[in-house]
Amino acid sequence: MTAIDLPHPAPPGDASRSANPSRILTLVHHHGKLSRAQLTRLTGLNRSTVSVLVGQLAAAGLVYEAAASGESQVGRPSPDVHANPAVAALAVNTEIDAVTIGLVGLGGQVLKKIRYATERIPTASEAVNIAAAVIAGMRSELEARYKIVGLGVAVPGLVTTVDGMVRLAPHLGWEDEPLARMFTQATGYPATVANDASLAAEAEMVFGAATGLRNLIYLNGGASGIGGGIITEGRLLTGVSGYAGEFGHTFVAANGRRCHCGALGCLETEVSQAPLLEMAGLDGGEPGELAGALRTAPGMEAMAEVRRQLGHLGTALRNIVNIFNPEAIVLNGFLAALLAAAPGELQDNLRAESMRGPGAEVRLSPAVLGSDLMMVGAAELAFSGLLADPLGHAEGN
Amino acid sequence: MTAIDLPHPAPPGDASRSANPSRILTLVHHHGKLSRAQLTRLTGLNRSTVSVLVGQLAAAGLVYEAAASGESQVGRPSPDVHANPAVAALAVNTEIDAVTIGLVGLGGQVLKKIRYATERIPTASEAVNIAAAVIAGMRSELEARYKIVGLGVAVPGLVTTVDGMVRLAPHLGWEDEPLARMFTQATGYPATVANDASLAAEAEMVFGAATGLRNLIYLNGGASGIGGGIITEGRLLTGVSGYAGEFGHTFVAANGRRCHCGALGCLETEVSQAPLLEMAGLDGGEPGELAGALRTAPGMEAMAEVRRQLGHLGTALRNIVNIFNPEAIVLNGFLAALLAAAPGELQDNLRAESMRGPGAEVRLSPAVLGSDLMMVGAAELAFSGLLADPLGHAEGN
DNA sequence: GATTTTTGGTGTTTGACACAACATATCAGC
DNA sequence: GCTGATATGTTGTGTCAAACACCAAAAATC
Repeated sequence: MTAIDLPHPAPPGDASRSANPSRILTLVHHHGKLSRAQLTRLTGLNRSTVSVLVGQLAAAGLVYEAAASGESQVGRPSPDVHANPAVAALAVNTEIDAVTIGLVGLGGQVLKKIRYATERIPTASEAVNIAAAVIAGMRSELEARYKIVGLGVAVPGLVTTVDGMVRLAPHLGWEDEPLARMFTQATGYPATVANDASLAAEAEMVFGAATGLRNLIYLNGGASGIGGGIITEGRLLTGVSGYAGEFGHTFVAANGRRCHCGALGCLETEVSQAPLLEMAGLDGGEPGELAGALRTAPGMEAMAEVRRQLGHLGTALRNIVNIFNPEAIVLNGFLAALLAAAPGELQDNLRAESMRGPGAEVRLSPAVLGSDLMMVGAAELAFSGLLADPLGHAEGN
Repeated sequence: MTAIDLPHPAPPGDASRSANPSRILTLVHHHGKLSRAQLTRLTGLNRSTVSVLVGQLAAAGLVYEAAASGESQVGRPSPDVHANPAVAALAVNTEIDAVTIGLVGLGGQVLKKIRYATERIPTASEAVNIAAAVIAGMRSELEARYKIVGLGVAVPGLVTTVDGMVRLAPHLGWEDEPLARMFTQATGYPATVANDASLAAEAEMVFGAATGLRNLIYLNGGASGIGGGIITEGRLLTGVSGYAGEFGHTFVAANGRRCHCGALGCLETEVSQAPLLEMAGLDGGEPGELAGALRTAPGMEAMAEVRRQLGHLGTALRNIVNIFNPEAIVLNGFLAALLAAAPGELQDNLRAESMRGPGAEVRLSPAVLGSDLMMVGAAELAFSGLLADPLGHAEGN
């Protein structure tokens, strides 16, 4: 026989590269600011090591130091290390009725956000052109005042993140679009593409409702269906090709309604926004209003529909809890409204239906990042290269 | 004196400890033997570094070198590095009708296996006592010929692995048993406990049907239900408390049958072994026979039942594929028999029902490790400490 | 103003690893 | 059988990240 098959052809030469600058910058980015003393404790590194690393990051322009904030105590005060928001990422969110372009600084602050509404569902090229035009308009300012590390794109569909291909985005009608390449060519910035719900999950973990948690599920309910993101051990679960997290097609009902995906009884055919809006007497409108409108809607019909949908949602959540044993499930969009419309009901259902161990521990909470969510998530995608290797990256460009 | 300089003031959160000895030993352990040249390629390290590391591992008695195997080629031959099977782990598998104790050498070879059948379902203490007695019987041999690194225990239930508590094992009737502590006290070896299906998943990834894959789902069908293990990015997904993977309680049918877990329509109430055995005219018997017996069973009844169960199993698999986007799903126990009884059907169902991207890529395969599976898996648990830090660990004891 | 407490900065040491030069073992061709 | 090509093991040196020990600085307390 020939020699043993080599499962991995050959990993890139340098495997054990120093991860500590990355850890420092990531901590500062996620917390906004952090004193050197806090960094020392959080990383477990030596004070002097932290000193050196912060110095390097400051020299690279990624962080700056400022006097300690109010909070005074015995001992020499420790200056705060701030993420430098002039190091920024462009973020693009593509939806069925709009393309939103944003600028997000290191530290997670949304510096600019421009929503460009479209009259009809944009094609991939149209979305790219809109974003490129908006970015071109900002260009002189971007070049003068910011250091742009890249561009992150959120797409509601199946995305192969490594090569930036949108395999299928059913609600946009896109199929096999090389979106990352298109964005890179149109804007000149290195672009990365990922599923919108995955990015939202990361954003909520880093800056939102699940700050500090390492095992969570994010579920979003939008006009076009239900998507999800999975975070385990603090990392986004992508699956082999980056398609993981399609919770909208979990089986929850045996009534024979066929989903656009081809299967029967999918969560997103049973639990959807349209009937809720109708019951509540709204059309479109603000996402925040829905919960209140449902609670005060006249007659029993609205509540019955809420209950029906909560039942199916509960089934999906039961599966999730039994399979993932997460710390929290974060709900957004109309799913958050469902949660708010009947407080406690979902949590009670879940306790009753899921297995004792995991069911008792999970926390249900609404998303908190609101309209900045996708900007922060997409920017995080663009930041990821910088965060993984801050110094190499900083010199490289 | 006050304030003596503490060598390690803070718990040394030394994340960036050298991981390379671990990588080398893990590779050798998983492959059995590997030449130094192969190790150089696989790790991407320098030849000289590999030389030093292998030397250290050999000095610690974890590996040994032997002349290259047959295969000759141009150039100086590279000696094979073998995992030393004298470094071994004890493995215990607790089932409703037996306790199995095994000895597994580094490299994954099962050196001994003793199945102790019980007349009734053992309590936790009984299981511990049985295992401890068997181990006591081997003790002199173990001490003379092996270096035992620890003891791994597989339990069919919810296990908090960090503290070794069995929270709930419904089929064994165990609840809140501090099993790791009990085993450690009874045997003197450091014991670690985990869910059986999780361990099986790891074993199949490392030595079995999914060698080299990094994203897979393992599903086992046994007399007492359906359990699963999840591996993503080459790592076992445990959830916050280690309860993840309870696929048996996925919702698959709305016919109102209540599961022992309290919910309705669980996979394991719809898809179960007993009716299949009955249709096939077997009782208990060898796991291998079932598939053949089902195919040759007289009348249409057996096939109808197979079809019914395949339908429900397909629904669960559809969820899995949409949620995880795995490379492979490995089926064991009677689920493997179902797969074999109607070749292709499950795969076709899956293609039709799951979303286009992930559905096309997934591979369904039966488990291959057979009766050694749980021994290898449980031993892997005991080896994990050694593999994570081979040199520190080797000196420590 | 002295003491205590906590932190930052500097120089030295350690250890892991790469790199280069050299030694060695096999095959292929003559 | 000798010779060169090739792949590998071995040894010595250089580099870099990070720990460590010591000193200086800056509050808060006495």
